[in-house]
Amino acid sequence: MIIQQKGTDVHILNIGRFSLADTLDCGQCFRWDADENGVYSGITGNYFMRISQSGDTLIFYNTDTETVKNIFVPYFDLDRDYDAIAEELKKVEPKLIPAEEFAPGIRIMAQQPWETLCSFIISQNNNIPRIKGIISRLCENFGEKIEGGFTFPSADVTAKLDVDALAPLRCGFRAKYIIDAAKKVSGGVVDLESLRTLDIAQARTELMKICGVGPKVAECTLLYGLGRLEAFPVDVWMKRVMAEYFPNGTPLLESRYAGVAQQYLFHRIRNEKKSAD
DNA sequence: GCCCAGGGAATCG
DNA sequence: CGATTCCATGGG
Repeated sequence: MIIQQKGTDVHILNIGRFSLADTLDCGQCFRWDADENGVYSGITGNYFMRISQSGDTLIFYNTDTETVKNIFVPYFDLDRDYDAIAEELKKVEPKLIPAEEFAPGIRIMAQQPWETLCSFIISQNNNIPRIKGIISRLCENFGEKIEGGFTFPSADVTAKLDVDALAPLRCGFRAKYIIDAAKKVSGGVVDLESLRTLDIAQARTELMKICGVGPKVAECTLLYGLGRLEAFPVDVWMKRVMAEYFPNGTPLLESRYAGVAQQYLFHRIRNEKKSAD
């Protein structure tokens, strides 16, 4: 993997096993959108970025190599060997192969913990287009204006709000959950950073102290926001996967990379009808 | 109008 | 305990 400046852009050459589109469109993040040319725009932290992929080259527009190396390589988990992970998973469970071959370029993004927690609280009993809309309104109303859009409001900022203040989001019954989560994170009742290394069962219990956080939201927060690749979120789609492909269970659940397998399976079951096979 | 959505809390038996 | 019901909203 080679990172180099090209005028005002930064190119990553020989990107290898990575698909920008599949990674950003597999239901793990909600703040990236493609334009008609396939250029994705989004925000993480205070960084607005436009990104596109052409074969083995990833292009970051109007930025510098330090930002790409320090922010976006970790964000897309580009330093990890997913070939080795996929081999290990397929050895554990050969039935994973069709899903892994369907979108091998998916990676588990390392998103910010509070943003991940809040986003997946919003996701409950909801569909992805509307989740994106609610999160967009949350950022526009309470985030900081930066070039290209708005930041995700911190837990500290959100903790100062109340349910009525969240009315513009039109997020329904989830408003009270967002406020409770913000208060517990901001107040230190739940220390998100400590969950990166805490025993996984204890980490789940910690997250579920928050009203509105059950097993599914806790699992998503651990996987997409806290680097816990052994987490395995099961939603209505994954229940279909388990029933159709693994009626007798699967050893994938015990894998240290269970979350990667989950993402292959989730993406496949949601998109297989759109494809030709 | 009806069903469903990357669920979880409250309630019931 | 497990099973059921309710929750707000809007896309298809």
